[in-house]
Amino acid sequence: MNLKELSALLGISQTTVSRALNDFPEVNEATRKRVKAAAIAHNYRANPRAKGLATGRSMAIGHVIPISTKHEIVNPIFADFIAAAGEVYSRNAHDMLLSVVADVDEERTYRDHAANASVDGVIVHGPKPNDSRIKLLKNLGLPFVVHGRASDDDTDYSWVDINNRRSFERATNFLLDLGHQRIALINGLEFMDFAKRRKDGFLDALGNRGVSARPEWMISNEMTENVGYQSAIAMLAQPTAPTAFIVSSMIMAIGVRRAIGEAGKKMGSDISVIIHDDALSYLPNGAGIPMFTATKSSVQHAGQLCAQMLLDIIAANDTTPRHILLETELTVGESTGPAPKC
Amino acid sequence: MNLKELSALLGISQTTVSRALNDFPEVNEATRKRVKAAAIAHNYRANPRAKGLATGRSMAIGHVIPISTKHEIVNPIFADFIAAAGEVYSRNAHDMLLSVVADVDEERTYRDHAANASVDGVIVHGPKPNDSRIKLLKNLGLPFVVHGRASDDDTDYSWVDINNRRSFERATNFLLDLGHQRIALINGLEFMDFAKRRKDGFLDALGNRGVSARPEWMISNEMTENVGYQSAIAMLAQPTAPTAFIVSSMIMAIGVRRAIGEAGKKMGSDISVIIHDDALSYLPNGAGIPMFTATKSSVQHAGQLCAQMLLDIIAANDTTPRHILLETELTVGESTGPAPKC
DNA sequence: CGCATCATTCAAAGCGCTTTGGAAAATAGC
DNA sequence: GCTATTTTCCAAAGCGCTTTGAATGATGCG
Repeated sequence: MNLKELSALLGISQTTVSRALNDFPEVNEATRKRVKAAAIAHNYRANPRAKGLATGRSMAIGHVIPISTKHEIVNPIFADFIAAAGEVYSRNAHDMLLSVVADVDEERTYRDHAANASVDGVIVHGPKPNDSRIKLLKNLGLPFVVHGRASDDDTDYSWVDINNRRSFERATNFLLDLGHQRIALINGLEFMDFAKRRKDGFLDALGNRGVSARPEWMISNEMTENVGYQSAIAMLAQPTAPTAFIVSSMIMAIGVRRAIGEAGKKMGSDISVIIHDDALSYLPNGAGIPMFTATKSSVQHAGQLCAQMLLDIIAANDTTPRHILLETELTVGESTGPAPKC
Repeated sequence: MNLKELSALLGISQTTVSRALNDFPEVNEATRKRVKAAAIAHNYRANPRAKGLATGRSMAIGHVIPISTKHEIVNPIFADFIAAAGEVYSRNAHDMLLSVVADVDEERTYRDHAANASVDGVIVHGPKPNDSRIKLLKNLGLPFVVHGRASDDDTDYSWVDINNRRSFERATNFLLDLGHQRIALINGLEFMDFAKRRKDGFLDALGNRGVSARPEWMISNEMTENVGYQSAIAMLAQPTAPTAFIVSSMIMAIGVRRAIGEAGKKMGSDISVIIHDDALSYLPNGAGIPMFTATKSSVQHAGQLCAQMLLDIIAANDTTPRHILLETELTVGESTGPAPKC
């Protein structure tokens, strides 16, 4: 069932049917009703491709996922983020176009999207300091929202981010307040912007209290369980070991917990652990009292906000940069306690 | 730069340019070269929307992710699966259209896809026994591949699945061979086909050895860390507790491990654990010797196979059902050992 | 009543591509 | 040398929609 058939069936011109369905004012209310009823009755649905061709808009949002040749970890927060964003798109009659491309082809993908308007906008994932994609998208004039921020990029653009710096500063202070002096940081790869900011927050907090950071207690690596485990095992084996860990993700922290157990220590009393919790749906931080003390911020929420912001930008046809900076909640769980007396 | 401009620029008709670019035989080899060179030089890329309108094909594959109103867990294997499938699409010049819709709207989404040919085929995720989507897609004539299978559906269709039954039968036998008699199963929700098959395999193995299954040792629930933890805690507190656990996912098993630790037991010697390992990129099963003994099968591999199978079906224009049944690897790790003498 | 105004409707062009049905040029066959 | 093919190219129609510009009928008002 297409427009032509529907209009023939109604004995009305395509123009009028189209306008009736798209809520144009210049159509009689009675005919509009009739048209809409017929559309539903005959299960008519406008072909988005034809619509896109005619309007130049695609009613689709692009997500470009670069596959790195180097480190092949698929980001575990991806599923929750996409699900949340996708739901917003669906509610707003937009499609989600996912492109999984080799990182070297990422730029070309954006250019293609812009050239033939396959999408009305894109979400940029995993920004790196001074990220080249931002300049590119600005040049292309393709609306975009960055999930996170790119430091060193002094130009303005739209983003949704959590206050990573402040978050880790607070976490560090929390541990310092508990008397911990030997605090380790197990972080993500530092070419990721969030990891860099978290480290800054950590260092600032230590510096402000006159505690010097030890390089051997600051790990930056892939965010896997195993990395958490290996890092913690290594640090706990040192003659003077940390009494507390700040860990950038739940998954890494699970490895840290394993290491603590194997070292014969008890998490919470012997060794404190504080994590950043993305509130992944399949990794709830315990039921009732959280398993881990955490700086918490739902990545699903971020996904919704990103999606909505982008849709707003597109709808308003106004790319003036918008920002949302989310503060994390510092929620106390069972993994932290006062520093043990040496 | 569009076809018209390009052809004007070359002084050749649109027809010929189009045919040259699409490798039709009836075009002079010299002009074809010239056209292709010009296309590259001017960075011409055919508008997929216009192409789709003209051909009726979309060069896109749909993935419909139903958001349940009841249990809001986003499947953690999703990210790896999608990344792997998406990469195959990209290599084959296809797009991936993701629709995240309320489960009640899922059917409508398929109908829409079919009605206006927004996609050339779809992947069906998380089949349930006797899944209605399969009938629907057959009726719609939309090519599809199911990741998994729908038991009780005696009609034939294309799928890629792992041998869940056999896998869990082997795992159970492995534990029985080690002398375990009190074996618990911590499984996913049983309306998911894979969970049902795993349970069958488990029960078969026990039955064949004359060991009777205890209902209170068979859990079926969301596959989260916390569920694994709570389930194991509860079972370990019983007067006669299981000496071994078979766990349907790594994430649940992490919770089980936590429970074992808190119960003052040691995994591997006191309590054995064997898991199914989807080989998620962010959850490697230890480095070197696996942390968990596991039936292993890479979900990324499954994603590639599904994607490729669907593309093959579409390219061959032949929907004769195809099947791939993957056997899992039983890899021995540190989480299993002989049953303790009672 | 006659003309301007407004509310509705429509025919047709256009979005960027493919494809049909010829036509022109080149080659072959005798 | 002339017709029959084959090769190579093209104009135009069509995919399903929106949108422009114009037409129609109804209404208002002096």
